[in-house]
Amino acid sequence: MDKVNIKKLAAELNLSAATVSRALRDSHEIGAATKARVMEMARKMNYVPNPSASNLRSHKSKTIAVIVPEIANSFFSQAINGIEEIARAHNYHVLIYQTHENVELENAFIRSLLSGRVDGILISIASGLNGERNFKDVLPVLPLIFFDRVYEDIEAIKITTNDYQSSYTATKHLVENGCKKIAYLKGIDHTPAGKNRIAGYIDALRDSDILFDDRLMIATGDEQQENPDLVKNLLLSQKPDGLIASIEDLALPCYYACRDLGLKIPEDVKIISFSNLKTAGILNPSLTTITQPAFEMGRTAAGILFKILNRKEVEPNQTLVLDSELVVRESTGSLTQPSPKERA
Amino acid sequence: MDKVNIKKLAAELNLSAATVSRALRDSHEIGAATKARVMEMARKMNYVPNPSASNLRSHKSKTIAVIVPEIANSFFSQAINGIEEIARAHNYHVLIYQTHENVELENAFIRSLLSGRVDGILISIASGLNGERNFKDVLPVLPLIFFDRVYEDIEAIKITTNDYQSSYTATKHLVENGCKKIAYLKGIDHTPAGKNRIAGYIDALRDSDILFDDRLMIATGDEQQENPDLVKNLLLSQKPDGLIASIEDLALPCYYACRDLGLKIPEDVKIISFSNLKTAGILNPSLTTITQPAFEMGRTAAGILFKILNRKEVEPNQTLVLDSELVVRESTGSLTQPSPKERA
DNA sequence: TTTATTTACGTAAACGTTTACGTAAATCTG
DNA sequence: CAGATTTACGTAAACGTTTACGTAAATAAA
Repeated sequence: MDKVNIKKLAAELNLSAATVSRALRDSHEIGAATKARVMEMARKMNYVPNPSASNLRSHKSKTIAVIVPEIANSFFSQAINGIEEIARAHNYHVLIYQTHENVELENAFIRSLLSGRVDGILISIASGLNGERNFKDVLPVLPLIFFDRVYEDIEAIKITTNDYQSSYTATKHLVENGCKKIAYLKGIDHTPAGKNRIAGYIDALRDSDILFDDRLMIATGDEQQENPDLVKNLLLSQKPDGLIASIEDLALPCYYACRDLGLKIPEDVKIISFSNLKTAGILNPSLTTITQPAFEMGRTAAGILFKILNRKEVEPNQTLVLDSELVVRESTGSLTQPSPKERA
Repeated sequence: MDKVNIKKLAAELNLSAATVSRALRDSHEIGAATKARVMEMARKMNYVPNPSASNLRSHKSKTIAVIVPEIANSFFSQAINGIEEIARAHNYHVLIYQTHENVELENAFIRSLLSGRVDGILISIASGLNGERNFKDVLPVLPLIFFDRVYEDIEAIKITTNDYQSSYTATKHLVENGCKKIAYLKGIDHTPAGKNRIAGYIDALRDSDILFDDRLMIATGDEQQENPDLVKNLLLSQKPDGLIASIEDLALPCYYACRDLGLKIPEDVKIISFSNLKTAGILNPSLTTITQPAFEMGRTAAGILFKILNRKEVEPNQTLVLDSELVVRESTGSLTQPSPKERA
């Protein structure tokens, strides 16, 4: 069984390749009877158009790229889920790239996408300072949409969450529950999201008449192994009574650090984390979270991209802000058992 | 700035396109000096080869496809992570498809991949009975490797875990910790993995002189929402003292059901789950798991695929079995606090 | 030195589509 | 019913590479 291409299909039908091609794409130039014959034979011969040939000629790849720091992460995997769903609805294919926070790698990925491999890019950028970003070179060539981890120094379409407000709310929540010394564990602090979260924290402290103490704001490591120790050091040296984990990966280190030091959550230390963990509700104790609408962000970003690809009207450099949700659970001292509602 | 292609590059260098093409691929037919000139100019002009044209001519797409039931799942996202890592090392691109356990969709994906879009496929199959599978049509055309959720009725390369043994061990573990009535929550029970897990459970009961009672083995729903109720019904009607969650998604429903019914874990009910949840160690109580080497499975499957693509020697229809790990924690009645070792 | 071989490149075809252009027949227009 | 228009298709070029084949110059073999 040789590969069946459009020519063999045409030969079998006593038609020209052009006619077959048009029939398959349901062109108005082709008679209904002929279309039916072509479809029938295509099915019978198991014809699948060669995408390379098609892309080459039509300059459409029917493929989009998603670039994220990590795949094995609740937020990003949920976002990719949303993206894939929309892509599926448009019969598009999805390429995945993970940068592991490496800017060089990110640039290399983008570069490799600039010659027709994809029709558009959705990206959540790597949190690294070093290395030039080449987004300016991309935008004239390819639609590119930022989600969650957006790039500041460029006008583009960006999908974010209300990080400042969420962080402000989180901090206030700790204050309201009695915290006086609230530590902040930094992550992705070179991205706008990271900066906004820090700002929200600082402003909430100020509005609560708590003096900002920079010894309570620590940087965390890229290597996950070291983070429990970093948190332990913080707990021992500064004795905070509240912890804000600015990214999900820092929640577990907090729990481990408290466990190892014999500190009770929430009695000794209250913890709140930015997190999309599905298990937040059944942690020990259950974890109060700021939860981002990951799936929806993916859907939204992809939706806008496809509007662009389908030449629909799209507001040029919009920044769309979706709201994160504060889900109060036991780790911040909520006394009641979480209701089923709060499980999600 | 028009798109720069190989012809413009060649014109700029006073060379033929053929020479430029060969120089870029480091052919031995090209002189060192010329190669250097070409490379230099390519960099300067920001030349990126058009993949469609290249694929069309060379019949190599430098792309592989990964088909999984869900992306937003610890096991699969970790496996994809491993796959992506290996693909990266080989300068390959990765297409992602999720089937949501829909066999029709899975078939459609595979069909769409048969005309040169990818050089190979890694798949963890959908757990559905209905619908014919067309894997036989794929194998002569494209290398395809099954991982975790493998297809029984075909000779192919398969990467699995020791599901029978793991399930046997899990069941024995519950017995040893005092369980007499062990319920089994089925999932993916149409795949070999699912069947093996059931077999391991039944055999372990038999070897423990416990009568198998099919009322204790319940099917779970595709809709996650209904599962807590299914588990509640089971707990109320059968009063089991042990629960085996055969897939990760069933662990949370068990916790919620116990919480809602006021049953203490592990005092009233002991729970063990197949799971790759990173948070297993800090659940309330911490969850004893059978943990699959997800990342390694991804790496292994991808590694073999690239051996095939690089025409290395590969044992034709091998089934490679990686070992899952029993991680004992509090939910099965371990009295001691888990050590840092057991956190992973 | 003559012939054979190697080196370094050019020419042109091919990969499988899509589409601009052309055209005969069918249909419409007045 | 003559001319204009529409319908339904065919011809051939084009998309941007890779590669089989050819060849002149350089080198090696004799």
